[in-house]
Amino acid sequence: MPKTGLTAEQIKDRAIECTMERMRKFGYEKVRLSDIAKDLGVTHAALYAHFADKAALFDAVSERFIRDLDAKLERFCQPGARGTPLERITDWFVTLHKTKCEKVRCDPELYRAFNFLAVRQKVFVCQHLQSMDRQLMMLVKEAIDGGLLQGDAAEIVQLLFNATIGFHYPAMVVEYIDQDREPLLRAVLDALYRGLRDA
Amino acid sequence: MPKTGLTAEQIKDRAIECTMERMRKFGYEKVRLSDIAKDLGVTHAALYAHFADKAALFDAVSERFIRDLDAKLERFCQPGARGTPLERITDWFVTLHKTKCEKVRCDPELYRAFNFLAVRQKVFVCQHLQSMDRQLMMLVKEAIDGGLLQGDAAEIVQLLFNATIGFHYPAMVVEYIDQDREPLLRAVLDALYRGLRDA
DNA sequence: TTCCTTACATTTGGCAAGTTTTGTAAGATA
DNA sequence: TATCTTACAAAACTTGCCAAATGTAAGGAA
Repeated sequence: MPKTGLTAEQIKDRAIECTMERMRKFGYEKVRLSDIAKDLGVTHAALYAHFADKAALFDAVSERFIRDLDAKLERFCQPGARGTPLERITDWFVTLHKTKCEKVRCDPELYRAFNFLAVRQKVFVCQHLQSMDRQLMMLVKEAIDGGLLQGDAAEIVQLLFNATIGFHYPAMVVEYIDQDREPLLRAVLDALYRGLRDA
Repeated sequence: MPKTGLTAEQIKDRAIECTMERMRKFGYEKVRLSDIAKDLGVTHAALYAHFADKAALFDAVSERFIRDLDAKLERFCQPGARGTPLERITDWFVTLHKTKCEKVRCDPELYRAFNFLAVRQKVFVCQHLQSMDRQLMMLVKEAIDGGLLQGDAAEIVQLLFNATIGFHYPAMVVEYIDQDREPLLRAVLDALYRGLRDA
């Protein structure tokens, strides 16, 4: 029934892709709905059938990045994941850190948008935080069961997350993008593991 | 010789105080040199005998806060300071954290200015970073000498500072101002001490 | 029914004017 | 000599207007 010959999902996807492309090229301030619509071969009003408003379109771009990141991190929590629980926690944090660094370097405009657009307290961001919490909780519980860490799982998750926040907090990732902080991140985690082993 | 009857230092001090007062009342965007000058009973051009430019006046405000903070932290490094080296490191970090929280709550406009005005990489900020590094280094060395920590002092300082950066990084202090994170900060430090005791 | 268009209301952004504020130079006063 | 004033140049900040972009409603095509 759609006049464009594409399903609603396909149109949405293409709209998001066009938006990303224009954000990359011109910065998010200069992205116009009419341009996106033109790329898709529809009028700008048609976009409102798929997105509540312009902000929702931008959010969809951020959401895609966050979902990809979540999926990437999820792999370290799968039953088949290799390595000891502690190694997997380290891999999890290092991946979180490096993925954000990579995004800053390869997609600076997208990262800037993601950073700027009062993205905090949006639904998908809260979900991301919950998702990360759940993932870390799984890994930490495994470590506790294996006798590698001691204490309350939720508290340990809080502690690990906050002690490494400088390595994944958006503004700080940007600020220290020129430095290779991975070794420091690993050192922080190693010290914490030792300290939490016989708490 | 001055026509105002005040020494250069006094004029400077009063200028800084007036600036702070107006920043608090109206926000730093609305501070005008001509208003400051009027408060002091001189023309705006006279201010240029004391400050290189408007930014230098604003910097002086931030500098004052930072110097006070440095002095406060310095106390934990004095020979007469009470407590074990590790307790003093904890006090040092907790003071750093709480002082910034207090500033955010009591002087939000000043903190915002301090945060906004590309304050990074200014001379007095670098000095502050160096000063903190030196202070922490002293405390860590004492802890190492006392057998409470093991490893390279400079590396340990780096590690402690970065693992607690979420508790003193300006933007994050503001973001989490509603939460009492002091217990979490202490927990992070305790875990690190244990992990760095038998590195 | 879903997705789209046309037509229109509302909001935002950009530009040119005038005004204020910032910064500088030359000279006056203690 | 150090500090200040006057006078002026340069930069940044309003204001008002118009064009462009966003958002909405009513109705048309698959």
